[in-house]
Amino acid sequence: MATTKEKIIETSIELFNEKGCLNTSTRHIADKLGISVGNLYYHFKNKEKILIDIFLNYIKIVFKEVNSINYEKDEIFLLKDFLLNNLETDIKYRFLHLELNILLLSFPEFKKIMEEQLQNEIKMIKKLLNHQISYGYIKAMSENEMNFLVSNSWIIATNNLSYWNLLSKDLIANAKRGSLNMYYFIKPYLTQKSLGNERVKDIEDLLLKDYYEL
Amino acid sequence: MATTKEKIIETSIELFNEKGCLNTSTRHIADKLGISVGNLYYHFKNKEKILIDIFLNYIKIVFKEVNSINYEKDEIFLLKDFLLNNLETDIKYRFLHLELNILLLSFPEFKKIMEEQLQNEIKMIKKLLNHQISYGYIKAMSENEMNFLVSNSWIIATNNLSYWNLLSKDLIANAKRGSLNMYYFIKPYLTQKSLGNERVKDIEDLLLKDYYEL
Amino acid sequence: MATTKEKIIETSIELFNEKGCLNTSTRHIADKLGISVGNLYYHFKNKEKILIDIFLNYIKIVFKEVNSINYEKDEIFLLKDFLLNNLETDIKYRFLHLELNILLLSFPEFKKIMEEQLQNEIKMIKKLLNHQISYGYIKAMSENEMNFLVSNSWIIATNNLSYWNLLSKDLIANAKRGSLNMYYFIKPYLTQKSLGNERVKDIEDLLLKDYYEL
Amino acid sequence: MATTKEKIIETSIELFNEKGCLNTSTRHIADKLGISVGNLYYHFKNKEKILIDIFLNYIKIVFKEVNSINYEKDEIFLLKDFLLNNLETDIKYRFLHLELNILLLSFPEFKKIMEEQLQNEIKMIKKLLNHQISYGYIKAMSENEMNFLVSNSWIIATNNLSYWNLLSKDLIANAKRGSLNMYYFIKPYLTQKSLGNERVKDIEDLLLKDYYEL
DNA sequence: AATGAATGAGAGTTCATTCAT
DNA sequence: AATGAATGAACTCTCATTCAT
Repeated sequence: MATTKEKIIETSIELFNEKGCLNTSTRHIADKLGISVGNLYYHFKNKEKILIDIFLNYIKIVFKEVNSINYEKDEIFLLKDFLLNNLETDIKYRFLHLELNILLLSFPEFKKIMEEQLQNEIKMIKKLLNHQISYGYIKAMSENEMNFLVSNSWIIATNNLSYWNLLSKDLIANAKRGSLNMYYFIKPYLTQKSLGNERVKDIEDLLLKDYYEL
Repeated sequence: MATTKEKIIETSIELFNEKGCLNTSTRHIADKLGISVGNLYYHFKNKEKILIDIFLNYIKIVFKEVNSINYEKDEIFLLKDFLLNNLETDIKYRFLHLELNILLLSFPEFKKIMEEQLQNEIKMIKKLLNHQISYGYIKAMSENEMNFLVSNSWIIATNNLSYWNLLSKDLIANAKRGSLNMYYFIKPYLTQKSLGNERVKDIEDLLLKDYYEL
Repeated sequence: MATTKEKIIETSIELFNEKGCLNTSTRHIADKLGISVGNLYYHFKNKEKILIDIFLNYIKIVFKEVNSINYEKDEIFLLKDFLLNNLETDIKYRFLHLELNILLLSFPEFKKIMEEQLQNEIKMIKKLLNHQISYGYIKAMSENEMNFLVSNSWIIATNNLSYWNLLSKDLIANAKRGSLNMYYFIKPYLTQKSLGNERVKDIEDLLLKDYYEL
Repeated sequence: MATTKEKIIETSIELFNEKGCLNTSTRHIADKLGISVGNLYYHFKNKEKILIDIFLNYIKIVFKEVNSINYEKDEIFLLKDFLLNNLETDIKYRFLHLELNILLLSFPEFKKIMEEQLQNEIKMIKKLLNHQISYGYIKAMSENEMNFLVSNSWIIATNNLSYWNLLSKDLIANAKRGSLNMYYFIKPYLTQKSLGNERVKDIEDLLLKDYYEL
């Protein structure tokens, strides 16, 4: 059974996704949950603290997945991790990316944490890429190329929903389209070893099914 | 000499970029311009109309550039158009992309126009790509690959600033970094003919200068 | 061809009836007429002056009808004047009665004129009643009875539309229902001479036709 | 001790009567009460809800009086109920009638309730009249006559203050004059049994006292 | 006569937040 | 833990009116 604090978080995430964080008042949240505003402020000092709590939850989930990676194994995991594993998480917390800029402008404390988090994510992605390169799944590349591979993959991963939501209302299908964005983006960097891997083909086929429905 | 209406637009753009559209009140705009709120509402029926006007201005500029392309000429223009030409425009109107999601959630009329505009942009990018393919600057590709090349280029073009602004405050440098995002994204699709072209190399060099400063 | 001033009056009357005088801005009027607000204020010092002008027009029409009465003739004219003649006028200027109270509260100069006008109307009605009594169309009565006959007839004449408009949207039918209100109100005071008059019966029949449609 | 909600209602009624509902801002109400506007909106979703609450209060009072009537008793109660009982209530809530039209034009939800309420009042008055007819206090009449007796009595009851307020500032005296309007209006329909009733004479005398002061 | 840009006050409403209970 | 009443600032928008041209 969820605590009130957890319920506030869950309700806030729903409303933030639905109407936008700035368009959601603390009263909205309290009303939807069926608690008083006073109680909400008992659990969270202010609105920004709710946002930060949500963000920390998001980070925890993402890190748990990344930390479960065994860097000793010779395995192509980029697809699993980048394309499928985070799908649910990214949908659930989508407002964090979709509204990123206005959140940064409106909540200074959140901004700080986000900036730190990005640094961590960059390191993570680089580590992942280097591992894949060392095992021959991804082509070797210059540092510049690596840097922009990292930035582009972050940009695509966090913003693809902006694009698809303008073209279709089907959130699940759009999320899968976003995975294809990642897949096709990474494809030119894959080695023959990767492209020959049958799991890779399976994933492309799986994802393409939904795309045809647009 | 700019009209009041034009001045409202310019001031709004500045403030929207600075504080976010939702954090900018009509009074802010009027105050910064030194006019009365009443006068602002004399020129614009409501805040959304200001936003739409800004967006239509943006579209006009983008289309002017695109329409000036001579599709008969055998020329590599992707770099010029995608990477450098729109640089200034994209910086000036950056809030349109950075805050896209909350704008869509808050302004229904704007949303409609944006949806139409995206369809047009997709067509434009496809036309451009096909032209470049036909002249041998870009490798031939399947329809699916094309679709995701288009979507990824849109996503990167419109969202790269989100990324760099988290890492640095230097807006001009960040914009050039964004151009490099586009350059490195497109690079795997370039043919030998493109890569041998000396203008292409020049541009990479030019852009990389600023990047080292991060 | 109507002057601009006359056109402002006519347009104002339409809008005041439609939305209420207080809900109609000077800009509404100017827009509907297709002139500028400045021009409207060139012709009328302020909104109250428009209202007063309308009221003076109304008075002029009402007085013209009353002054055309020949008090020497032995004739039953109450029905003509009270029930049918003013029908059009009262519909056209209906907001003056329907919104009377808020107009009095909002426009002090209008209030003065209205108060004077009521005194005149009271005199008129009394004169009319005395004439009808002297010719045997209406029963003789005490001064008190006369005073309340006068006040009630004014109240019913000016306010009957309030009632019918709550029950039906058919303005013309409602106006005729209002005439029946006047007819049935006055009926108990009619003498046998009146009730035997065939014009009286005709009018009752004529008006009742529409009433059945409610 | 009155709750804040009740105090808002009472203050609103005072101000609406004094200046008109449309001329009274929510800020006026809050200021006069000495509370913040935010608090006012905590208790009422919007201005229309205040108006509706007032109206429902009014209805409740009127119905309580009507429901206390014992329709089994052979009694002349029209005068008591129509002329004297509602006096205070009608004065307290006078703006509801005096400004009826502009309220209907400005507040759509209020309009609905008002339309329903009128239907109920018509039924009530008819029931009352039929009872009085069956006990021989009022003359029998045709259905048409009945319908217009009903409509006229409603019109006079709700609008008589419009008339007297134009002639005198004495609100209490005007309200009594309004009762005389009702009395003299109903008088022609009274039977000998009524007119012989000594309570009826008493009431006429009582009310006429104030009238002489005009 | 007529325009259209401009003003400043004020409208209704919402919001994040506080606090006594 | 929780309530609900309260605050005050800010929001978008409208209005009657003015005035230079």
